[in-house]
Amino acid sequence: MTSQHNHPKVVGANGKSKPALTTANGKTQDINWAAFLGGILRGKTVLEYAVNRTVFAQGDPADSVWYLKHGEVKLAVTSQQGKEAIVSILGDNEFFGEGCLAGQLLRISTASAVTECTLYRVEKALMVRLLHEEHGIAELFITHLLSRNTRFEEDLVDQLFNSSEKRLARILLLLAHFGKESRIETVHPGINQEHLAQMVGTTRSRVSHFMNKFRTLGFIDYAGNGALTVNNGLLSVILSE
Amino acid sequence: MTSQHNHPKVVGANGKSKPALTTANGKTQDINWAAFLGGILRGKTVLEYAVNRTVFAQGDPADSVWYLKHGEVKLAVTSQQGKEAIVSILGDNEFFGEGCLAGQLLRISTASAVTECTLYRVEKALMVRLLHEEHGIAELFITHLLSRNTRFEEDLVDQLFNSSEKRLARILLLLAHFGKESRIETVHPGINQEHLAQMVGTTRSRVSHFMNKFRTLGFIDYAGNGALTVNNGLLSVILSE
DNA sequence: CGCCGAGTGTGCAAAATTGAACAGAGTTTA
DNA sequence: TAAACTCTGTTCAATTTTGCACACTCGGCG
Repeated sequence: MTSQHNHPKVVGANGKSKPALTTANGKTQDINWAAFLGGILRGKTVLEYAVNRTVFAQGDPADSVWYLKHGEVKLAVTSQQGKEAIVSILGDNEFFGEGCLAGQLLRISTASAVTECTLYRVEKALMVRLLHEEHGIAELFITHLLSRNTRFEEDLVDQLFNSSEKRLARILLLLAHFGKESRIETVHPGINQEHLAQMVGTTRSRVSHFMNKFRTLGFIDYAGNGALTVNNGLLSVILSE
Repeated sequence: MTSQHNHPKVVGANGKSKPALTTANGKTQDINWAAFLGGILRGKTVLEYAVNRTVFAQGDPADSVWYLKHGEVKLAVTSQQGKEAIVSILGDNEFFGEGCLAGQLLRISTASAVTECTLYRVEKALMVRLLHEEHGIAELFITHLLSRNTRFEEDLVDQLFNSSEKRLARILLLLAHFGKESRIETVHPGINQEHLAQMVGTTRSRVSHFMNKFRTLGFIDYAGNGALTVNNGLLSVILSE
């Protein structure tokens, strides 16, 4: 119908690009949120979580919003058939569990610490009040929701269009968030083929197969230990054809 | 790890359930937004779009947010290989094109009118100012983003877990948003098997095959014309096994 | 040392999905 | 009316994906 302009970014537009709502006068406000929230809470509900500990489980009552100050948290969903999917992996300064604000009564997913984590727990009622009363909080939360939104949309489009091989390539590239100039990055250890399969939406045997293919082609490198490096050239897998 | 509580709602939690942020005193605020926005704009950028007309196209510069006052709009993405996917279908009183607020410079998808539409076009700069200054606007926008978010998440989980047969059943049930008591609803006409395939993420031949199967089973009914009715019992397809 | 256990590399048959083709029904259009 | 067009039903071979199975490596650890 209309001419076909450029294509959806398969890899995902906003890795760590900290998109910020620019205010009317052009100033951005990414800095003070964590500090501000920390101030409000006066340390009362600041929590430390050890690796693998569950923050909340699928089906739990959803009565609070969480803020991940530092560390990594994964959100996983278990289907009726017992299959597991990893819906997202979160990093520093991200919210999660915000679904309760939209009326969700129970947790849709299970949140667990991938690394050691520092978390703030914010009661739903308090969060609602903050959003209502506190200057700037709502805007910063909107920024968060917008970037979460585009990420989900990109994930969905990826599922709709691409084969499991390309989806795996994309996930690997996303996990190895590249610095400005580097061509090779290391993926956080402690993530195995099973986890990759749960993110990509396929089986482990498929992941193993493609990982070997990628390694043979020189796009990634790994051995028995946790270390895994991803070469930027892996992009060619996604762009091929 | 943790016990397996209830399961993700395959069909999607929030059809037309208008989730609203409850304010501190428990009052909700869904009413005034459209009126308010209309007031601000003083009719200047209220636009009427005819069926099939394109609002914006994939690749266009993204410099405004749109508000769908009345009608239906679909968001579609075209892949490099020329495949098309329908990412979402929007109804009355929904925003779209809000990605530009998160720093997107170009449109990711093509938005086009499915029915006749009444639209507000809000310049990005104005939208940012509204969110910054106007009481209540930010909260209402947050409500919108939250429900959009959970819908995308549900779509993603659906893709990760379910076969194309179940995904089709889910889409049909979602399209036929059931009233409180009715067991049978009509899907908006003007949506063909090709469109369904683009929403489900499969091929038209597959859609045709399953549609016939569902019809034989008595879960849906349709003929050559546009009319299509969906029976609530179609849920059993999703829940089977 | 020898026995786990976790993670990986393969192989394979069954199942699901794709992609393309063609026929027919029902329409609009010239 | 005839041609053009849209949409659906239905093939079918090729490809992709699933679900298992089993062997192998590598670390701890009793």
